[in-house]
Amino acid sequence: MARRAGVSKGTLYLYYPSKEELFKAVVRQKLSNLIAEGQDMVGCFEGSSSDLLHSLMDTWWARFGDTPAAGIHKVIIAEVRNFPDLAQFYADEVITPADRLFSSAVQRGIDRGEFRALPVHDVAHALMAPMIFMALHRHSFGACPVHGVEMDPVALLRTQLDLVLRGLECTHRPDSAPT
Amino acid sequence: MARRAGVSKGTLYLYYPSKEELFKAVVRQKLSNLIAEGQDMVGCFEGSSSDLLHSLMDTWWARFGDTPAAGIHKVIIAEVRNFPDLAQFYADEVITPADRLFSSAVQRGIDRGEFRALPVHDVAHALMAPMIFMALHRHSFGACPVHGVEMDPVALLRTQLDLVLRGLECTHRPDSAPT
DNA sequence: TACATTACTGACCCGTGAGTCAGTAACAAG
DNA sequence: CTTGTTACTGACTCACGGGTCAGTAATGTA
Repeated sequence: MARRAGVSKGTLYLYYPSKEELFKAVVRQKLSNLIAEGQDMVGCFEGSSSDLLHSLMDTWWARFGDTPAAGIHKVIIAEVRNFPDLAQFYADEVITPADRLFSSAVQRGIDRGEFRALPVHDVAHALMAPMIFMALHRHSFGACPVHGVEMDPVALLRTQLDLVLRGLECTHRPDSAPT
Repeated sequence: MARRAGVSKGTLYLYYPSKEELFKAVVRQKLSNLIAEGQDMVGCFEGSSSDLLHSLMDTWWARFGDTPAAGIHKVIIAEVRNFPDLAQFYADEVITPADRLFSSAVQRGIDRGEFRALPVHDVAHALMAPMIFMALHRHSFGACPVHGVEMDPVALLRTQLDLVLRGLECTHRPDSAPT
């Protein structure tokens, strides 16, 4: 019970009818806002799409991945099969909007001729998956005194983004049909 | 209890002293062997390192990610904080060897002049994370009747690998078709 | 101080799932 | 058939965590 942080058990049920609703409240506060901000950023951004993706990733990691709230992912994965309506909520409130956010940033790059015309949703996934994976890692193995699984999230994300951005570049000149 | 598949509860405890030990047995049978095979593949492979990574990814997905055994990841992430020795076991038996496997394949590419000299462990992560993430997804949202989160794992992995391999290429110029 | 209204508490209830163990089924040998 | 040995079973116990609610504390009002 993360609730012991600050207040007793019963009190929570005065404010939220169930653990599920509490969860939804946390998700809305932490994630929905962050995604909306990101969407604004994509709309207003002036620089290159590479820089845009850098900004998105950095913001996401600093504001969510690197905070205790990232534990949400773990709970979602663990509980979703027992609470189907929570699954639908999370899909509508987080997964779909986040996908749209990153996809639109990638689409911007394609439209401006900076990126190759790859399937945007798949690219969006390639960008999000490692961050989510690292968040999960930090909230499982990262919390144990286990040797051999240490990670440097920032370095890892840097390499990851470097790889993907290079992979996206269309300045590869020669025809080279990728797929 | 996945145990109901074939045999009754009590019987299991004749063969395994606890659920934890059962888990370790499954992990050893499913994962350790697969990783060892992969390591052999890296040792013997004749073709280009791009093809090697393709083979590794395909094998891993077909033999583990796309099977029920991939649910192991979910359990590990959910339970690791309550069973620290299981965490160490998994780190020693799976995470470290898998990291070594993919890192060695990437290192091969660097040594042969096919890939840029990026930090191999980070690249290995970039390769493994999306697969693990998809395995997790299939065993959480994939099992619910939820709309808006469908994935095509094969297409996604193809795009992901295409991105990373391009990102790895050191010849940012002409063809240099790897052999 | 007396009373009312709101904010909070933690002992209790109940369902779930891990682990136990007395008992049953299956089979081989006399 | 009977006895011994092995393989298996599922009702039971127990711990844990979500959720309830009668009761206590805090605050306001006169």
